[in-house]
Amino acid sequence: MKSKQKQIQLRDVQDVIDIIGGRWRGAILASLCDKEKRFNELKRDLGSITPRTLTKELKYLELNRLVSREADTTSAVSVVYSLTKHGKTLEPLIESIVSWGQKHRKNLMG
Amino acid sequence: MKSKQKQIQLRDVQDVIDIIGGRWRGAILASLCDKEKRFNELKRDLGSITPRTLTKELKYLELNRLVSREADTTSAVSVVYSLTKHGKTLEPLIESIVSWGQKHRKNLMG
DNA sequence: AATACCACTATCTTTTAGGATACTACAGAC
DNA sequence: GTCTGTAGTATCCTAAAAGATAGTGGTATT
Repeated sequence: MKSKQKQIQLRDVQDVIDIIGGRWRGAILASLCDKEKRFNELKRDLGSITPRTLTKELKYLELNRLVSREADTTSAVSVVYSLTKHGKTLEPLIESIVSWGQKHRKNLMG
Repeated sequence: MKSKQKQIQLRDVQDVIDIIGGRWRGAILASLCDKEKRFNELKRDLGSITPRTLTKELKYLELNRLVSREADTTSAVSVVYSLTKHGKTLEPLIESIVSWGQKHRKNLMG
């Protein structure tokens, strides 16, 4: 039983890292924690991401119901990305990640 | 100022995901949260990892001072991997990840 | 002495992520 | 009616991650 529990947990860890992992997904989600954003706004936030990758990652996050895309029906020029309700449940996790990251950096230096 | 704050946070997120990201690192750390383990013990836990990858990831985690490797000086046959003190500070984060992962799975199904 | 387990290393190949670059279709401002 | 900005697509390419497979040198086991 004990080892079965463990297996399940390892799978959970891998699933979550799949979702927030990769070079950009975590940062995209973190950026959307701040507020909803437009495509190019995200692109500027993230600095060096290419539009190809940003599109791809946003679609992935949409599929996983973490991000929603809303286009003003009258014009395709105004598209807004935001966290879904479910996506917002990630906020505390992302905050923990940020704060551990800061501690870790200090630790590696000190 | 506000946007500078944001940049720093995005970098922190990316740093941490670099460390616990990838297919295996998170799972290795999670497995070591349980208790210290030997090489082949980890290998069995993780299921389908190859020894080449496990070696590589363990070395990476050692370099980042999250995992320590201790070989019985008298014999190379008994090697034990465990979380360092600093590595143990990851435990709460990993627990948060696991529990969010479980919620997420339910959410995608329900 | 033979077998089996431990902790790896070596080599080769495939897969995947993601960058570089260029382009499109539309809208609004001037 | 040109120019700028938005929200992407399309194509090609590279580097890195990781799988497959085999082998090594030691130890303990019987």
